[in-house]
Amino acid sequence: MNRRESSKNETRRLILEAAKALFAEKGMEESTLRDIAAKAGASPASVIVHFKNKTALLEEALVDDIDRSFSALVGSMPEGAGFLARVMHLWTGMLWAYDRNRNLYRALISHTIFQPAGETPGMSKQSDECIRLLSTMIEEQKAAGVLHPDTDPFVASASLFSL
Amino acid sequence: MNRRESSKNETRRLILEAAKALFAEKGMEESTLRDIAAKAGASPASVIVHFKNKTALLEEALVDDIDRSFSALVGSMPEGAGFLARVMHLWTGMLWAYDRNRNLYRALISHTIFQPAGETPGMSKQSDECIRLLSTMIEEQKAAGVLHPDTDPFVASASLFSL
DNA sequence: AATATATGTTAAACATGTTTACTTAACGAA
DNA sequence: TTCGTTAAGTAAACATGTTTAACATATATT
Repeated sequence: MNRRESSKNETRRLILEAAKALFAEKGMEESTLRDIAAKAGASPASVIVHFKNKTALLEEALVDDIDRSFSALVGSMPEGAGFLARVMHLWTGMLWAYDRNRNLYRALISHTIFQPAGETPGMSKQSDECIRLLSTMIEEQKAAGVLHPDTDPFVASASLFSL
Repeated sequence: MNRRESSKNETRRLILEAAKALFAEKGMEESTLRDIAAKAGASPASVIVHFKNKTALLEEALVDDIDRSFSALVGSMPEGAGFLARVMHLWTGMLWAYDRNRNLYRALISHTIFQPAGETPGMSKQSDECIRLLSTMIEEQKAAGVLHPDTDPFVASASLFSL
């Protein structure tokens, strides 16, 4: 990696870190790009260069949060339990994660609702990954004979996810 | 009515009219408060004085739209038809109204979602009125013996409305 | 009528997300 | 090494919603 590129990544990291801290502390609307930039030791313009706009910055921060929560949930999945219990494990866990930063998630929703999925690539990727996991869980259930073999795993997991 | 008060009402009317025209023509984000004020022959500050903020101005404009649509639907209610047909008459009619200004309604939703109902008094009043109408329709059905007498009209109409 | 008060209105200022034009320094080629 | 190119970074400008302080005049009071 270049000296240029690594320094770029470092500033990006600093900005994202500062944004997470300020967002968590004061919420989205009260956290100014100028505040975030100052805390990261960068300029407001740099924030936009790295993240396109404030909403995208928030998205990135929350995607990280989801990432951590989801990994932890997958790691703590009750192995012996049944299908329903495992789905509920994921479901309630993600609800808790949402609840922990409810205001930030709400801010993201109100800024991205009605927008095409391409505007929130991080979130789209996350939901795809979640649907993929549910898909494989459903396939396992089909193999075990619990679910009907005709069940379309993608449709079924998407339905579960959209709960 | 005072000379002052009537002039105040007139500027308010002019602003609302200008806002409706510009919102319909260019959408919410592209319509500047400065544009609206100029078209109304007033100052940007005056817009805020009369409507508190841009979102409230949009709400007012859309409430007027809903008002007109709803009255027209009530006026064209199929008298001879059954309960279901009449509910569907209202329901599809309001959907058409929504569809006619979908982008404006979406803008209002994204700006007011997660906010307490008190922040959108016009819309709250409208939905109350709609629920009240449905309520009386349900009472009529109960009197005619079509619905079970124990049906709570408020709960039932709120359920219908929230569809 | 003269004066004081209340109120509708606004110009100017402000806050903040975003854009633009420029600077600086790292990188690659000679 | 030297020099032109490229890309990271930013200061300053801009756009726009909102606030503030001041103004002007209709209304109330004497």
